[in-house]
Order: sequence, then C-alpha cells, then structure tokens
Amino acid sequence: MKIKITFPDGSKKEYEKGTTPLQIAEGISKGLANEIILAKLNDEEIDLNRKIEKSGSILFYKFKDDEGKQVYWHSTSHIMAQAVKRLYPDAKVAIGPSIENGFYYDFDKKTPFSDKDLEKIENEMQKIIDKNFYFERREIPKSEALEIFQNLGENYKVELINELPENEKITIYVQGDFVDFCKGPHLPETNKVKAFKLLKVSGAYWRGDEKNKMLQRIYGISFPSEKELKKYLNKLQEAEKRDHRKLGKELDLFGFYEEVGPGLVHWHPKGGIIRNVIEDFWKKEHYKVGYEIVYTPHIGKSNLWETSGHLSFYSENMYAPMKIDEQNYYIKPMNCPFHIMIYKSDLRSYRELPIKYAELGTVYRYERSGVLHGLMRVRGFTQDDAHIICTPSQLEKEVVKLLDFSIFLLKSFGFENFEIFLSTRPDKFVGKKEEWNKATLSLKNALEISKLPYKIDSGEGVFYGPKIDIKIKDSLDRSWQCTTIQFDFNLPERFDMKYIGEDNKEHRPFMIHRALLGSLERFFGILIEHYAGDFPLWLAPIQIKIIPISENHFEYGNKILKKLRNENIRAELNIQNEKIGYKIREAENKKIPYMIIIGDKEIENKTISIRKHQKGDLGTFQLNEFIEKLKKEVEQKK
RNA sequence: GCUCAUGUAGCUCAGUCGGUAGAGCACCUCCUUGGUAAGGAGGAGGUCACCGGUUCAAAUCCGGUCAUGAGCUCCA
Repeated sequence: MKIKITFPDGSKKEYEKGTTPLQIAEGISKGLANEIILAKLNDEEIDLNRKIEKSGSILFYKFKDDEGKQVYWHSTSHIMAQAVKRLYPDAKVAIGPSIENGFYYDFDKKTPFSDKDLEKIENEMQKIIDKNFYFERREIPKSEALEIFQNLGENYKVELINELPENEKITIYVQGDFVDFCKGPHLPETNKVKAFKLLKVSGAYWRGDEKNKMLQRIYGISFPSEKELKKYLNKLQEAEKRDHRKLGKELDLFGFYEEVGPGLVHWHPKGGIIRNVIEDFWKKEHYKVGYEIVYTPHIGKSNLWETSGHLSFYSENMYAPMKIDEQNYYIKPMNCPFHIMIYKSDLRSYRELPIKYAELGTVYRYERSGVLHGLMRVRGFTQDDAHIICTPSQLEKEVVKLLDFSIFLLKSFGFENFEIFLSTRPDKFVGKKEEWNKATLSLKNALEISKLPYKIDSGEGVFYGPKIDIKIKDSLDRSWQCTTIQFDFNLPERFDMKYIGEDNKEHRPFMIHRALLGSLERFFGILIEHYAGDFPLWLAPIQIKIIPISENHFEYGNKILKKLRNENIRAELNIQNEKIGYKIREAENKKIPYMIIIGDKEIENKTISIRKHQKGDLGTFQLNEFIEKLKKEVEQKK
C-alpha cells in the first residue's frame, strides 16, 4: 500500500504506508532530519516516528518555530520528571507543560526542592539524555490508563484521566522507566535535548487554585545547542542588570521604607525630577488635544462608593473606611466617581460633548502582600487617568483619537513596538448584549481606521464594557501593558448621567475610562528597565556634570553652571578634590548624558570640552553652541 | 494570602564548630592640583530586621513578627 504525501511547496511524493515523518525527512536531507522536531500531518501535530497510515499534506517544524519550541520544552519537562522520579520515588507528578520561555513540572513532594536538589536533578537528566531513551507513544483504553497510574500511586494523573470521556483513547508516553499521561507530541528520543538548565523552584497550587494543595514547581529551559542556552542565560543576566529596583537604588531614584509600609513609593529627588518632566509633558499634550485637567479628593463617603458599585464589586481591593463625623469615608481606588461629580455639576448639552477630564490621580488599592513588586506592583499609585464622556455617535471617532494619542505618547518615551488587544464581552456582564455588540464594533472600527494590527481576546473584557489594551515592547523585547481604554456601560447608568440632545430630550452619555501610561510608578519602572538607567537627555535627572580639572577652574565652572541653569538645563558642578579620571568615572557610573570638562586650555580660549556618556570625548565647543545642541536634543526626546 | 529562600555599616557582601563584628566602595579629615573610567594616608560608622526562647555565652540554634526575593492567583 502506498500513501501520497503533499509538501508545503505543493510537490507530491509516494511512500509506503507506515512510513514515519522522520524517514520522509531523511529522504529529503540529513540536515532537515536532524533539525526537525515534529511534523504536522493535515491538521494534526504528530511525533516524528509516528507511522503515517493515510495520505495527506505534511509540514515539518524546527526549533525556531513556536510549535517546535513547545514540543522541545515539553519533552525536556518529561526528562526532568523522569529524573525526579528516579531520585525521589515518593514524589508524585502533576502537570508539566511548556510555557512561553521553557517549561515546568509540578511535583507533590513532602520536602521542597533545594538548589542542591536542582543540581542533582540536572545530573540525572544528563544521564537520561545520554542513555537516549525513545519517547514511545501508546494509545490505550481509559480503564487501562487508570490502572497504570493507580498502581503507580500517581493520583494527580488519575484525577486528570478521570475527567476524560469514557470511550476516549488515552495516550501515554513511555521513556525507559518513566510513564506519563500526555497527549504529546514529543521529540523522538531524549538525546535530542542538547543543552538545558533548571532555573528555579517555587510553590504552585494544584490547578492554580489556592484552595488546593501547594505543589513544588521546577522551572527550566532547554535548547538544541549550548550556544543558544548561553545566549538565553545572558539575556536573563542583562534583564537582572537592568532591574529597576537595582537601578533605582544605584541612581537614587526611589525607595520603599519598612517604617512606612510595603508597596508605598517614595520618589527621591532624582526620580522626582523625572516624574516632573513626564507630568509636564503629559499635561501639555493633553491640553493640546482637548482634555481639561482636574484635581479631585483622595477620600469620599461610603454612599458614593455604593452608588458607583465599588463597595460591592471592588471592596476586596479597598482599604477599611475611616470615620469622620459619624460618616464612613473610603480612600479612593479609582478616580471615576469624582470625575462624574464634576460632569454632573451642571446641565450638559450635546454641544459640549465630548467632555474629557484628565487627572494624574493617586489611588490606593489593597494588593496581597505576595504580589508587590518594586514599582511594577504597588499599593499607592498615580494613574494618568481620564474620562471621556461623549454621545454614542462620537464614540468611534474618540477612540480613533485616543489610539493615535496613546501611541504618540508611548513613542515619545522611546517605545516603537506595540501589541494591541481588543477584549470582548465576558460571561458576566452588565448592560444589553446589543449595546455591547455596538460598542465592541465601534472599538473594532476605530482599530481598523487607525490601521493598527490587533488581536481579539475573546471574553476578556471587564464586566462593565469592552476594552482595548496596548502593550509596549521594551528594548529587551519584553512586553508590558500600559494603555487601557475601557468602555463603560455601568457608571453612566448608576450615576444617572445625562445630556440634553438636539431633540431637547435627556440622553445617557457614553463614557470611556482610559489610562495611557498606566500608572506613573509602573511606567517609571518600565522606563528605567527600557533605558537601563541611561535616560535620554530630556528625562535625565542630571543632564550635565561640569568637571573642572583642578580647584583653579572652579570659578569658570560656576559661571557655566549659572548659565546652564538659567537656560533651564539641569547641571551640577563637581567640586570634589579628586583627579579628573575619578570624577569622570563617577559621572559615567551615574549615567549622566554629558560632561563638560574645563581646564586652563578652555579658560584661555573661552571654550568647553564635551564628553558624552558611554561615547567619550567629543572635542571642544563654544558654550552657546553646545546649549543650542542640548535644546535640540531635548526637543527631539532622543 | 500561600510555598520556599533571604535579612550583618549608606551600598555590595564575608563571618567556619555558639565564645561578643570584618572587607571593598561610599562618607569625613589631611596630603596631593591633576587633561578624559578608581592618587595616597588617616578617621568615623553596626542593639547583626524586630520580639521572645534555649544556653555560662546567640549574628550563629529554636519560635513568632516585619520586610524583601522567586513563583501561585490577580492586576495599572
């Protein structure tokens, strides 16, 4: 019997029935056979040594393909599980999938794994790889699978298998002395894994539910070559070097204090300058595109939060109330109710809309102690918040403007790559389905008009409306969610917001919540990591360090300092009793963009010498000429 | 909140078997007055996160609290 195989380029070839993808690849080239990880026959991903029984089109995946990576890592996780079972037979296996970067496997083991255990496991894994076991796929009836895993005492696997339909065939993979319930596919054999590393251990709940038992999770990564592994580990190291918590300390940007409380940020002077620059820029640009800046209180009566619904749907994130004159007041977790008060303070006409209130509003939210993380996740933060209140017909246009504005802002801070997500109606929602559909369509149209590529996150919207999220990619290609544009069906209703339409009748306005940078704290953290602390001139807390060669040049340095400060340039004069090399080193370490070096030569010629951070000596300039250059650079935000 | 780890000078970190605290950098003083990434000498600085227990004796062992880190869950 022959089968006909179609290749991606359209060509066809006949093979004996039962030929494996690996054999097919070997027939094409040794190199290909060596590199491929799995095959896709029609729409099914299959193992390379699975016998092909029927004609179809075939596709090979290599490690460089996402599909290839997933299988590669998944198989490595099986090798790890095998090693763990060999070393700790009493450990029970739970699940071990591949993830975005590598894989993990969860184990139920009495004593947690230590770093030393990881080393042991790594050694055992190498033995398994060297032995070169096959990943052997078997299809068995459910009853047989249950028997196997029951006998092994693998109750987590038994639980998983029990959930499958009665007559479904169960696939298991056997590699030497290890059996796992798994739908595959897998690498053909263990020695395909050339380089791997176990990275960390941590606890993880069975099935991600904190009511369940906590298991021990081991994370790892693997690659087809030592070189790629090294590259990956280097990237991790680079990320560590840029960690905003580390740089925040080194550059004296911000701090947290045990005496004050966790998750409460103190912006030190150098961080404060940056925040001030960001805020000024933010306000100016918002004003330009029609926002009105407002300021609102930090606390509000319980009635307000009852009306808004926060007390019923958001209370777990709110702090306990304080009593003032027999009334309960809550510290705000959001700014919206206050903005709505301002809106409602007057009778509004359709002619006034859209109304856009913007506020750098500081909110406080309870976050569980375990989730706090530097500036990225805190308990008190300032949202770059705004509420757009408009007529239904204005919605689409407003969203188009918003997308454009958001991307402009993010680009100003050096971010060039974006991922955009449209989240649609979740299972639990308020409002009418048809309204949701309309609003969702408006958001979608806005994205289309803006010609922005986006993905749909089905059912991921908030209960009160669909939303658009924009994620930025930083210089290490990590993504961070900043912008969120959320449509709200809920609050206009709850607060009975109105405007008078053309028809002289009352109408319900539409409302959009939006934060573009997200929160200033988090955005600052992202900025620090994106630039690795080397802020562009317009953001740098100190833009210029004036470095006199010796005490004789202090006076000239002071003159320059005054001039620069007059020109609104953030400069400092170094009057330490040190050699120039020392002072330069210090300025380099503080990542100050420019140094002005002055000595006898410069005083005589009335010039300055410029050294650029990380670049070195730029030669001599006239002070005025240099100031112009600086101003241009600030203007360009580069 | 949960699991595990960590907490020693402003910072980064040593501190063995329980015997009462150490380095480098930073800081201060003096010498040195120098040309593009660390000149020299001296000095000051710690209730070893906090509370309790064991012990003749605790940075060290045990318990609790607080904080931090890695994750789980959630989110700006």
